[in-house]
Amino acid sequence: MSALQKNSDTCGIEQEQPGSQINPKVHWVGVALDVPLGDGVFDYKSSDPVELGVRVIVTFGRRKMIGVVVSRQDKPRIDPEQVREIEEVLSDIAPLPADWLRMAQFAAGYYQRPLGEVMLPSLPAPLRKVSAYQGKASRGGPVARMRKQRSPAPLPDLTPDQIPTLNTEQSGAVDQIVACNSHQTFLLHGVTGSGKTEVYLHSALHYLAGGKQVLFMVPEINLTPQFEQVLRARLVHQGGEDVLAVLHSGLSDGQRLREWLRVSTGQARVLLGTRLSIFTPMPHLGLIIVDEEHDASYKQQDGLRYSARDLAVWRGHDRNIPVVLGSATPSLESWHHAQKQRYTCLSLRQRARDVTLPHIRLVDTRRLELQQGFSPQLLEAMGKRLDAKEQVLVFLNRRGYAPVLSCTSCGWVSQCPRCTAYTILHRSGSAARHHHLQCHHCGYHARVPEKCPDCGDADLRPMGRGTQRLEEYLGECFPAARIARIDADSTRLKGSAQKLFAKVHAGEIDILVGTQMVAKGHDFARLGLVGVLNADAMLFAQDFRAPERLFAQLMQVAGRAGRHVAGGEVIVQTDYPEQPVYQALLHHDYTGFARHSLQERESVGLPPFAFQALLTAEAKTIAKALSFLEEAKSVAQNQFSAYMDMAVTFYDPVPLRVVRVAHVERAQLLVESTSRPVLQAFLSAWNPQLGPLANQLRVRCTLEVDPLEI
DNA sequence: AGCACGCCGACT
DNA sequence: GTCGGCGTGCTC
Repeated sequence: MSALQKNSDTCGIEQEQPGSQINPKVHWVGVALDVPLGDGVFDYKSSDPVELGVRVIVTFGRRKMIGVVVSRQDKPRIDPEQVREIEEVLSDIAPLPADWLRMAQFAAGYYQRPLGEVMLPSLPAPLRKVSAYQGKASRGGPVARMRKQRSPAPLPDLTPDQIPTLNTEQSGAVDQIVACNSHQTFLLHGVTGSGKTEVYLHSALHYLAGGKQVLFMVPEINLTPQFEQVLRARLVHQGGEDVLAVLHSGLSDGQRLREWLRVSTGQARVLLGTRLSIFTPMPHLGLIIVDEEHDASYKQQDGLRYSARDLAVWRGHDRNIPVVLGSATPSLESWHHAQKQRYTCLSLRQRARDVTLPHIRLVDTRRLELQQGFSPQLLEAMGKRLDAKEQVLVFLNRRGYAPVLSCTSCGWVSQCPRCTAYTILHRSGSAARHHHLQCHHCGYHARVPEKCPDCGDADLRPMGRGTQRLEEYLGECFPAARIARIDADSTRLKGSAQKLFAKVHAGEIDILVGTQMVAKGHDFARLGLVGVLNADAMLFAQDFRAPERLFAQLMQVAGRAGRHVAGGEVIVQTDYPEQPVYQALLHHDYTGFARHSLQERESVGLPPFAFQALLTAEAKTIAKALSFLEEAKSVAQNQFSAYMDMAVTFYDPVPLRVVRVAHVERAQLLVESTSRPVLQAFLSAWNPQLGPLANQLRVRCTLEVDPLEI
């Protein structure tokens, strides 16, 4: 270092001497920038050495950007004349740590995205915006400004909850998790009420006591306040007010930065967050917990399409620490790993608290006359529960008033002008006539026509039912009952979901109508009955994972019943009671369902017995989208035939089920292999060709690795 | 992705 | 005469 210093101190003088060969030492570095080009790393130079993981301000094209230094090299990869100087080295935070860089590199490679597109969006916005550092409002930069801010008012003292004693299964699970001083992935399998949370807490406390940090992931923002209460009450005594940090997409930029800094400096010991929290640097990370690991929310559906659960396992392996995946209905991927002994299965078979499993009843609706979708059995059961002052939950995975408006005389149906989809009838005001049509794909809104646009007939009728219509009908059936609806519409405003749930908890609601939003996490004390309508629609969705998703959802919604009320009941209306998914549900038999499903998947070579990637194309016409995919396929088959011999297989390009959304037509091509490394190697070779080809053919394309929905 | 340059339609 | 439409080309 001192020799280097001396060199650069004197070279200026020496250069002026004629014939001198000594030049100032130039440091060439690779900087990751959030630009969807090539590998996302661009060469820059600096007269001073720059550490890896440091953020820098550079000029790229005509604009200034913040990037992360990811490599140091002897010479640039392009003509040195083209390489520009780093403008400013930011030192307001410590360099991003090596393990963070490794995970970003892995994610970029695995998900086939440029490195900068992985790294920069995962940082809090103020740390990646040039305007936070340069210009009028930048005084001192965002980190300095944050330090000047008054710290938030101390939280009220929480008395710790009664700490429940663990049963033998729970303490056995905790023992295994805390005895593990290297990497191991645990699959904690236990039905609702079996006390997974206590296992998480006891394990977390053990690692905290050892000076470690714990990353605790939950699927959705909705679930963070609940867990936050529990964690705070139980952990504050371990490490003071500062122990807990919370991270999710609902925070403001400033709050997000504050929490990120508290965790990455090691000040906060527990990070509770949604999928994005997997990208937070944690210097003392000792344990990762992924609750409801099967939940699709762990998969990001745009930009970098990563699975936070899979990255959690990778990160745990990389840091050589344990990872706990918990679920009552594990994903078949995780279950399969456990069967193959790659994960350690920890089963909680007893219900920890004084609760019984709800009784499941399948109502065969084939021969029944339904009233607004309700069977007589369900209505009768609801009446009884309401008389007994118990709460009832009606579950229907379809929001709005009716899924389509139709003309009784000519057969016209309400369709979206921008999409190949029906517009959904919604009720916007309390008055029955205040309806409008809405497209759930593009957000298109329209007034309800007074008469049929095709034939002029005035008799337009709503066909089918959504949650709004159920709510209306139940109001007529049970006029004395207090009814609430929880779906994306009724919870659109910030905080309204919390308010609605609070009313249910306070016992101010008798009947709750809801979509899948009500299935997750919430524990309703007086809930005695759950009615499930139109589950068959979920079963016959196009996707091969539909039964798995349906089973998880039904188990979860069933878990809402009878957590506290003895003799809780679930009524599922179906035309196909003999389907394995319903039969397994009847017996609360996850294991049997998983065995059956895995056999089926194996026999037809679907995940987890195969690995998939999905290439989606968007264009003005479906023909263009399809021909791009055909072209991409033949590029693969001609140039990379070696991979075809190594069990990479192609399906045919097909239009998406909803072909057109917002005037854009979409098609997809599925690629599959029985070997993950082979698929990875193939994708790495194929992917660089796709961008230019798409450009040339006027098509937008995205490549998704491990797609959840196909 | 941005951000420019560039070449054709209706407006003070 | 110019303001502005978005086609296409480049960015270490």
